[in-house]
Amino acid sequence: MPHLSPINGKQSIQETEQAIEIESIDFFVRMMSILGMPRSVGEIYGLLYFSAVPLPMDQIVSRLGISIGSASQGLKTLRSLKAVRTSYVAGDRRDHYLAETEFRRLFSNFIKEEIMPHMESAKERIAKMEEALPVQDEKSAEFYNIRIEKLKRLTRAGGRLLPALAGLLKL
Amino acid sequence: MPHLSPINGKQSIQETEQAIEIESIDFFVRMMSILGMPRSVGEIYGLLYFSAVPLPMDQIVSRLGISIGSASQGLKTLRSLKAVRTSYVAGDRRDHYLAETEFRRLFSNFIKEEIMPHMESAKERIAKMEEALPVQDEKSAEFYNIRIEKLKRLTRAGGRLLPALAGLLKL
DNA sequence: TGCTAATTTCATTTTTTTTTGAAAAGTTTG
DNA sequence: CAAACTTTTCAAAAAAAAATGAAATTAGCA
Repeated sequence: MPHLSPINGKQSIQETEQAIEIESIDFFVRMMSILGMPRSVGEIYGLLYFSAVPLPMDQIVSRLGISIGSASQGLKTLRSLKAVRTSYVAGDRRDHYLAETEFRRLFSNFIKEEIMPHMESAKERIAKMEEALPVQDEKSAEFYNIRIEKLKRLTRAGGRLLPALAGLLKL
Repeated sequence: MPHLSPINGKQSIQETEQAIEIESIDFFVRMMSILGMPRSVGEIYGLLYFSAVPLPMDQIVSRLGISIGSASQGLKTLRSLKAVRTSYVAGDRRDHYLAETEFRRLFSNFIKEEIMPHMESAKERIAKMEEALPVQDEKSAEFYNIRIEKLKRLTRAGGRLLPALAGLLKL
């Protein structure tokens, strides 16, 4: 449970902003965890998603009550997924972070960066399986071939389908 | 790394069977781990996938070198995903397990059981966010509304797309 | 160039998840 | 129905993943 501390002293509107931030953080923590991302990554994205202004890392750290190290790692992950980007703020040497909110792009990136490499190595591993196929009587060979064939079809279908998926996502 | 012990004393063909089993186990351990499933679940499915005959739990336990408890839990998980089913073997009171190899069905089940519930609760949480929306000046309200709207579209698209996905999977 | 703020890295600690193992519960059969 | 076998459950242990915090590095500025 993230405990947010107000940016400044103002009240009432501040409070409702806090309320929606808490909801947002909660929401994205869960979403990200479905995708196998650590809590901190969800927290950071959730905070940035409803932030009207880009936030520097130390703001993220103090608002979420997480460590500098976590924030740095989390932002690195989010950057690599292109889920956040930095924006320049005049007269401030800190990086300011902004959430990328086009989910279609995010999704497409996630598939390309996180899923497709696994598909590729899966194909290689299936090839190795084929080499290791036991050579024996007709019936057994048939059984193994069917199983291998199913795996091949799975990776082929995955390889085609997954990248196309983002296109279907008419948001 | 699972160390398999031979079912019986025969050799050579046995060895190649072992080789493909090791590959299969390795393959499915990774696959399952992408889906957030524990190692043992992948091991069990990997073993069953290339098994020509249904295996009872104690065979699974001894072949994989995992504990009875793990095997029981893993099989429970796999049963709930309909990734394995039991088959009767005459004159044996143990349950014998068989891998479900139609990936389309497996995939569809996974989405229905593991993903869709999250989508549903996500919708509820977005509704709660809307209630918590800060009421303030036009411009801010606009900002928040856009963000909320994007989330709604995301869950709507997900709710439609994910269940339809299995259908696209022409294996 | 040297000083300082900002960020990254990484060994250690904490937290979470998974596995184990043994006891409890459930089943089959003589 | 009781003895033997099979399976489940669950507290405790082990393993894996994530967060911390401090040192190291990098980058901006005077």
